Amino acid sequence: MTIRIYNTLNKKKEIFEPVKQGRVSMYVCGPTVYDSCHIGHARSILTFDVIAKYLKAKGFKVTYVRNFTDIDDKIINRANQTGITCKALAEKYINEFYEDMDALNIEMPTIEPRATEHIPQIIKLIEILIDKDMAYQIDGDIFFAIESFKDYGKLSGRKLEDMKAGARVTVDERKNNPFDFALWKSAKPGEPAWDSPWGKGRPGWHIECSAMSAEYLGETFDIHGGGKDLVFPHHENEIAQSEGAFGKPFARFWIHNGFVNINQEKMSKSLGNFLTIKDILKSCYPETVKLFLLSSHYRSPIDFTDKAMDEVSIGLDKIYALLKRIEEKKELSEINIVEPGNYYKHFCEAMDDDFNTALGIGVLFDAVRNINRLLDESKEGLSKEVIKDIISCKSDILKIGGILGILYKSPEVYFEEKKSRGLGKKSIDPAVIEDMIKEREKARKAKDWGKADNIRDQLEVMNIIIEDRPEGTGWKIKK
RNA sequence: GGCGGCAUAGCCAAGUGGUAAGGCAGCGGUCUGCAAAACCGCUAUUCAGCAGUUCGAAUCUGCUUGCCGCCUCCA
Repeated sequence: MTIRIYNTLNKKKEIFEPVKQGRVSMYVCGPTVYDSCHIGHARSILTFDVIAKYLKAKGFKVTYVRNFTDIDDKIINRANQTGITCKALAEKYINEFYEDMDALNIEMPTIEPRATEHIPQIIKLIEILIDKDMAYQIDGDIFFAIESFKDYGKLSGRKLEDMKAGARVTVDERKNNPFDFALWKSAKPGEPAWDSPWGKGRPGWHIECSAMSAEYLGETFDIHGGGKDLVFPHHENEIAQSEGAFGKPFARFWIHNGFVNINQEKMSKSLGNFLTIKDILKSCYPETVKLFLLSSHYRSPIDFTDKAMDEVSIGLDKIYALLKRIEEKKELSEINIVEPGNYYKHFCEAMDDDFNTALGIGVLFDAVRNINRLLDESKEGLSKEVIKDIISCKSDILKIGGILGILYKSPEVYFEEKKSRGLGKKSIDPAVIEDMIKEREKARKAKDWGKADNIRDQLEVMNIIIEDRPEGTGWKIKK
């Protein structure tokens, strides 16, 4: 099966073939650690987490590098404001980042390099560019000369002339071309600085990714990812630096994820509609967030709303309820099938076509419905064939969940956690609910339907839904 | 001004030449004391509009309208 990936570089889907057969090298731009991560970061990280998981599932040995930008203007500004060192600030937000990743159950990349730990590599790369006359020094600053790189603009589809026409940047008069960008910035008093052939200073933003990707993945590698907003100038500049320095193609496939909007508005600090991962996880269950983010194609914009989250949450409940239903049948719990079934194959077909998780989730729900139907149809007992079908189907569901990074909890834990979250929000004591249910059971045995229904109504007002099942009465939080 | 994207049912969302996946909501049915859950059936003769290419288009081309993003730090 071949994988097709939409390559931003050529603006079309292309058949994916790695440089080295059976291996995939992937670099993704990670966060600048000066603040908490928001839902947009979550989408990007999740997109590439799923891509890495899928490639592994297809049998590739994946080397996944995701950096931390731990030195930068924003970090310096924030550190000055809060009165702590840049290093301490970066450390704080890296730790917070890991907490978020943990909460979302996102796998660690193979390597997580930090800019500040790769200063020698960065300096070396800048020296190559200076030797090739692609960079020039003014005072203690080094700039990349974009006119020296003839392919400048090939990723973002910009021409130098067009860019000049629409220039909105404040021009540094010292630069040869207004779009020349800093590779090295001379140190201002009080800023963190490293020794270099050009005096004390620190790296510009773009150069770290060129240096670190070359360090860990080589001069040419397979996939480079990031958010759509990084296409220009960041990724364009990386290409100029790396291809300029090494004279070889840089990343072969460029993958860019779309934005997350909040109630149809672009998320921005000025609008005050910034939602951090931590904020969202206060009201939303982590897997719900993931299922939501994966329910649209990664390149499309997606609109984050409470309503959408509620709807997705109901869908997730449905899947876990099915898993619970299977666990309750002894004859289904003992056999395990490892061979992929048709649902998994269909899922892979969806994923092979530019990682179409939305279509893949459709397959997941098909599988869920199929098992529920088989169980409904065999109330008198399960035939051997049906058992085999169900187990194969369940195995597919879990395999799919494994790639999407969902369905990793036992159904009991899932429903317990959801209950306690829901009750916590409303400060309801579960014992009260249990008592009411017992009361209702008594009424039902006495066929006092009026009283029984009354209790059910009371619970519903409390956002509790009753389910009378053959083995007893259960309850759950609405939504 | 330059570059790019999007428009599919009440809502969300797949589908890039072969006759509209899936989720949520709704309606009818099975089940149930009644519900809930689950399942079955129904719910877009039609894919922003117009014109064109084609045996055939939501899918390709052109135009129109409307929304959005990037061009400044940004996932």
